[in-house]
Amino acid sequence: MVLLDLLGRRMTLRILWELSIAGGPLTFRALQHAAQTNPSVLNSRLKELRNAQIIEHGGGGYQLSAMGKSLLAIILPLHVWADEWASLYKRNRAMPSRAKGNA
Amino acid sequence: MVLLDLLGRRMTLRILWELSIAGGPLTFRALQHAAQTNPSVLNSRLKELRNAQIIEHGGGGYQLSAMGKSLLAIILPLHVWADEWASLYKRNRAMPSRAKGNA
DNA sequence: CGGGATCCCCGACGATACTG
DNA sequence: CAGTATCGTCGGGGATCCCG
Repeated sequence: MVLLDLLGRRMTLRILWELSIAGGPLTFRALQHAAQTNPSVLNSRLKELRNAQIIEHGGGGYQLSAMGKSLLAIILPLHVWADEWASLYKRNRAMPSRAKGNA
Repeated sequence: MVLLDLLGRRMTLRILWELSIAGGPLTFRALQHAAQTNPSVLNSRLKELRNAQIIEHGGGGYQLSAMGKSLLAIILPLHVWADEWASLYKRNRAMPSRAKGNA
């Protein structure tokens, strides 16, 4: 699924999350700081997300589009599911190596 | 999100999908054929999914666990959303590179 | 401050040969 | 038929520099 290819990328969800809790536009640097990443990756994600019309640029920074918000709403149940699942999952370590920060 | 790290991997959803439509256990080779992949990748995914308890092995092959089914149920809305979104997404990607400003 | 350009590294993937 | 081992390739991601 193309969507997962996008969401699965390194900072995508983090960015959406930061934009979501910010509640308003965030500047490039602000996002970079909030998401703790480097310009190149951030720039890539921003391009992809903007192209996908999940976020918008303008009015003082980046923010979720209407579509982005609706996406977030759908992702939420997934997030909840993942939480319960995570406890089980962690019990038997040996997961894919790519997992760093977020739950 | 760790879950997306798993789902985003190359054949994961495809495997879940094949198992879901099969409705019963599938053998290693059957899966390999259905998902059109090679043994090494298939094996990796199978390990990961089994470890995550999303699929089970036994009784003549691999099949979705209860958890796997519940996951699929949650993924479905996402899939639906992705469908609508996809049309927009593609339209955008199809734009001439020169005038790439969003419409 | 925004964000494109560059360099390097490492892990994921693909193909295939091989064992039980 | 089930699954593992090996090897080369490719692309994403981290860091950094720097111009507009």
